[in-house]
Amino acid sequence: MHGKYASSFHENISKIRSLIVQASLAPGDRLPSERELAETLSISRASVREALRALSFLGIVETRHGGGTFLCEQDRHRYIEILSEFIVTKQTKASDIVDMLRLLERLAFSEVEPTPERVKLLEANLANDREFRQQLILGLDNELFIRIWSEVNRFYDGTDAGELYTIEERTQLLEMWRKVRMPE
Amino acid sequence: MHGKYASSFHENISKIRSLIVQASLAPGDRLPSERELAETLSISRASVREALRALSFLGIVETRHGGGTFLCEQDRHRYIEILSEFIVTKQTKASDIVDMLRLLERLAFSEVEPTPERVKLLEANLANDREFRQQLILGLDNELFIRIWSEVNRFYDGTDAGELYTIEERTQLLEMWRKVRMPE
DNA sequence: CTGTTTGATTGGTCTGACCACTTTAAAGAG
DNA sequence: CTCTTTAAAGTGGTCAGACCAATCAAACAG
Repeated sequence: MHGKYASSFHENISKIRSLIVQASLAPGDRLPSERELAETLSISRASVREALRALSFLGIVETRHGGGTFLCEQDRHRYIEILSEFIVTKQTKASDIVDMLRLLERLAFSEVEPTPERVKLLEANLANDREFRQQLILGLDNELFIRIWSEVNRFYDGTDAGELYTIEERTQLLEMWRKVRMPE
Repeated sequence: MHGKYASSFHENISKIRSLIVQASLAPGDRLPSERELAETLSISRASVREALRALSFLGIVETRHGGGTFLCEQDRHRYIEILSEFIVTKQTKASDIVDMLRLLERLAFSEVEPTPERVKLLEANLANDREFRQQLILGLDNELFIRIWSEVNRFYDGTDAGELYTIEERTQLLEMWRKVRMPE
């Protein structure tokens, strides 16, 4: 009748969400460990991880290596509100979108550690404006941030605008990033 | 010097994106299989899957069980544009957000198959408006849709409005869903 | 040419192990 | 007793190999 594998991706997300509600977890609280969740919900740890990754992208939970998985603080949701309000109040002029993107990307430069691998990766994509910016953002360890950037950038792509930075600017940004964060 | 595990989540996403660009894949094209990607990029298949899941949530790729992983059609991006335009042109009146949510959720009812498990799950959450709607949406097999709903709903939550449906409406929706989709 | 069967391919899930990071508590120094 | 150091347990991250489930394509039968 039923197949061997009973669980499914979306069901697992529902299960975890139900568990969060039943346990009356508040923002900031820690969820049971992945191993506990797997046993409690009778699914494999790999499936638990896929579900948690999805909830992470939805801005519902946040994982810390070695620490645990936590319910997101409500504050993180304000990213979205700020973005929405921005779009509304500013009437979405193209120039504002550009400002927003530049702001987010400058922030990324200050947050992301310039490891040799990342620097090399950005150098390789120096000629492609869009790729360059995307690779930079993907270095961030904040999935909600990535998602918001993705939204704004998609909006930007829809305007058929040209490059956000000239290649000279990109080169300069990269150089500055390396020097300021690794001074020697 | 270096640890045993060389790969990291964000690097893997970058690797796959670079591969997409280098291979000059166009929207609709199929990516190499997960097993091929794992071997090519020298990372485990589990890590490939986590990266692909992320790209899926970003609306960049789309997976089909047994079929493969494909670059998203540009059309799917229009969801976001439609949403953005909606927010802008409609001045984000609370009533419009409500309409939008109701629209999305009616759509979900017509798309999601009413399996006994799902029906049972919704019945269990009949008393909680927010949970009820979230569980419904999570039954969808379209992560971009889920993401958009999530955005709008978060905006809705920010307005401190009450329940979107009364419990009578929820009961009625559930009953209708079961009957229309499983007529006997 | 059309429809069916069958084998290979591919994404989905499971298991169990080990690695890297955190947290905690025990052990030690003062 | 207090503070520091250190060891161990706990947790998320990665890996490997296996099998399940859905899809696809080639071979086959009509």
